[in-house]
Amino acid sequence: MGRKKVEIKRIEDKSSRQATFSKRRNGLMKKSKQLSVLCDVDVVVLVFSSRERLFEFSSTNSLTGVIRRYNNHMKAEDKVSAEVDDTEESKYASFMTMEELLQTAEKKLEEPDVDDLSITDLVHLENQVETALTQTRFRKTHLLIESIKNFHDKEKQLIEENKVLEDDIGTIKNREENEMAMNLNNIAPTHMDSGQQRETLNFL
Amino acid sequence: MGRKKVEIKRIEDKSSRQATFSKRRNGLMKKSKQLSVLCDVDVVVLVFSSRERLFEFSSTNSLTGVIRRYNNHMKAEDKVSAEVDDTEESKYASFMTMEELLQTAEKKLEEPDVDDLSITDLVHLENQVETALTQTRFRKTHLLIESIKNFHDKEKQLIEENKVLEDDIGTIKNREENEMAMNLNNIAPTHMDSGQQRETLNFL
DNA sequence: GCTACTATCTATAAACC
DNA sequence: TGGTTTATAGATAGTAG
Repeated sequence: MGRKKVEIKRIEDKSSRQATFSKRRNGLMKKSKQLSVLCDVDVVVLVFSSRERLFEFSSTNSLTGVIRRYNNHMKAEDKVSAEVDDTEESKYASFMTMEELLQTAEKKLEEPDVDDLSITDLVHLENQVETALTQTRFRKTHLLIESIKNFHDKEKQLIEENKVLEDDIGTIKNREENEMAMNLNNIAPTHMDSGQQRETLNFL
Repeated sequence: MGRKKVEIKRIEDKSSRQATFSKRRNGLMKKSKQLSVLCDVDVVVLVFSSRERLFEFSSTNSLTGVIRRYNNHMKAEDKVSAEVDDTEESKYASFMTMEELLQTAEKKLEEPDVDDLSITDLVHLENQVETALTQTRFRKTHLLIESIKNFHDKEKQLIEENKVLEDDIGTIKNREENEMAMNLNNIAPTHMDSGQQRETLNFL
């Protein structure tokens, strides 16, 4: 997508790798956001740069966004209406409502002397609960994602440790080799049992 | 990027939303992979579709690569490497009818004679949607937790590898010590340079 | 839900601040 | 490290099968 076609393999030049990282990372975040908005899905993107930094994108509330948009759509159907319509409207907007709440509303609606205010109160209460619930869900998802990040960090650390250990083994083996070579040079061949020598080399 | 510029807002038409979802999701995964390869960073992408599926990309194959290399190096446990092989890629969960249910609800509520629906009907509809939503949320949480489990498994594996590596180093050191002792016993002292010998022992 | 085909739009590589 | 700019590669909307 640039002046030149680029092979997809690690960019060895550090500065251009960094430049590309910055550009493509931004591009990825943008794309993620677009996908989540256009298609109404949840997207989580975590980018762990080699330098400990974490870049992330998360659209953790588009599920509730579905509901919100849907409710808005329903509300748009009829704005001006009598109290019954008004109540129905409330119902459209209350996917999260407990059944009992709506049943209460239904009973009230069947009465001639409907108390608007009480239903309004109920709706208000419901909305409050809904808001709290949404926040709780958001935090829950957030915490789960945090866990994933933590695990990733641990993983990184362990990989590093593995590398160090492997290097250690390599170093030890090299030194053993050197040592063996030294011994072979310094020691009269007749002093070495060749079978034993072979066995010793098998360690490597 | 197409025949026409599109606004970044929810695509209301279902089928084109689905089409776009498919295309852009693939594009996002591709971009993620490219970023991770080009810039040598770890990228995790989680996409939760409204239909209950999780599409996942994780560049943690670098991990897989490390493990595989190590396994080849140790070429001892076929079992472990077999387990490592299927670590990656997206998981598909079938079933679920959240989308269908929402469609149904949408149709019903979009009908001009929506007023004819009884409140009981609406309550029923709401309950259905609520149930589906709950299931969806449960599934989403489940998938996140699965990701965490995955990480946890990888972590355990790495810890195991660390142990093996440490044991190896221990073994190598012991053998070196034995060997040195052997050499000291078998070789005439006059053949050894004591300074060199001390230096050699410092490796251990 | 794909795959294929364009026409177009978008991202970005390179170069320069 | 982060903005420009520009030429070009790549992604994708619309469409058809």
